[in-house]
Amino acid sequence: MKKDKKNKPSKDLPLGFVDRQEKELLVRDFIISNIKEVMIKYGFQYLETPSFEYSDSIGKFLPDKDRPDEGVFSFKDENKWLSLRYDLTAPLARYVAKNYLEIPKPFKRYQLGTVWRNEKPGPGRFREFLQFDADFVGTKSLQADAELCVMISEILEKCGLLKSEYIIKISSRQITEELFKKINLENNDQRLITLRALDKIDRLGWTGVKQLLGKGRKDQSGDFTKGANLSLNNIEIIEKELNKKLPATEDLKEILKIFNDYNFLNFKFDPSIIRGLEYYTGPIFEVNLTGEIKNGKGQVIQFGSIGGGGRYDNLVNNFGNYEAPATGISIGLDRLVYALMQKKDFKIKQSRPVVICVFEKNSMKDYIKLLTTIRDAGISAEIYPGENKLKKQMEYANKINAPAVILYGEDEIKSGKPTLRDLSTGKEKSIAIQEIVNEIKKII
RNA sequence: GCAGCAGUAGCUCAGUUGGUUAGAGCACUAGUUUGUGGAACUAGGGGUCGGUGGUUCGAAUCCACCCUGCUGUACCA
Repeated sequence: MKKDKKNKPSKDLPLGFVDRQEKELLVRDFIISNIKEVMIKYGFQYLETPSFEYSDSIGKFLPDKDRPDEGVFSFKDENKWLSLRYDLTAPLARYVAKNYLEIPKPFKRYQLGTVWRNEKPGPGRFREFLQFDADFVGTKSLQADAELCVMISEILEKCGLLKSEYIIKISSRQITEELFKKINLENNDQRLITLRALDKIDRLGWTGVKQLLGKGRKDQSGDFTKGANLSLNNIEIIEKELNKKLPATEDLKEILKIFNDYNFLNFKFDPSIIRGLEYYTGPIFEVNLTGEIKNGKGQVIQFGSIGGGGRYDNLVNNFGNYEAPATGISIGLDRLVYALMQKKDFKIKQSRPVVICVFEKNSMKDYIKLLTTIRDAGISAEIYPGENKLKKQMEYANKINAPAVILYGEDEIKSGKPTLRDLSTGKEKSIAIQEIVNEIKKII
């Protein structure tokens, strides 16, 4: 036995992959059903694309020059490279380019799907996770961008979040573009470092960000991050510009007006939102939870946003000659699940079966008859799946959190009166079969 | 990727300046109770002390490297 141990397959999971148990899955299902409801209400259509795409389709055509073909899981199939998708937006762009002539313009679709990222996992971040995306393709109207925010907030509230527990931050790429012009920043490396630094205001504050805009910053662990090397003067201009409370760009002014028409208030203008590097072209938004998120040990962790999105007017065009300005939003379901499960008042119902204990194997017919009666009433029930002493059967029922057990032995079968035991109180009652469904309903 | 911390039973951890056969609680198994779970008591199973190599008469303990995890940081389409 022990000798074999070395050759046994590993029970460990690959880095960043996790098993998910019922409790979590039920919360996820609950969120998904809310999403679907809202999506239908807002007039989006459902789409599914495959997990794999040609690597070209999801990598090469992205206008993000800073990113080489890394971070994806790939393999070579018949001389062509395939990759697991890393988001749902690139496949959407590919889908639209492929079906452009048939689809309605604009095209509104939503999609739920697993995506994979070959990178270091963090708290609440895995290498395989479920994403939800909703996009408008083929419209420049900012009505679309605004409606995405309204819609996402409806979903969150349907899931049980209060207005005070989340906020949608909005900004626009135009702001940083104008800022760069103002300080005459043309060097692409410096621009990238600046954008990344600005993205961290909420975490590091202006003190940290200013270090990153200048020479660099040392973090808690002593690790050093190189800065953008901007002049003090320019850093001050940036701080001043970005501290303006009101959005100055045309696109944001219009979105604010639309928000107002919708009577949508739960947003905040935040010019520090960057989201990705060269992907977005206009308004951008981010969905943030306002409360503290704790890990298993009770430590508060940096959770980041649970999703976001924005306008990407050039993505579809990369696949061909179709002009398809687009805007979309995506939510990481796992993070939302994680956050919801931490809410004290959030409970999801796990329905457990009533367990019928078996005494007389020869009377299986009677057991099944009783079982069927209960199940036909829409109540979850099972005959104890095994052959064990009553004690074992009770322990099993207790372990699975069954609401009740039914004891149905020789005498009970004869008299037609099973014994019903409420497992939370321990009280037992002898009940006629015709009455058993009603009695169970009182317990569950 | 970089940095800090950690890795002892299924889980949470103890293990003194290196020293016989590595411990506890919870969980598990069996019994006290042959038709009764959640409590108690009794007994039991379970560990190449993350891995490899080194120092030593002797390593869970010291050293090196690797792996894994946590936290921060970087990247994040």
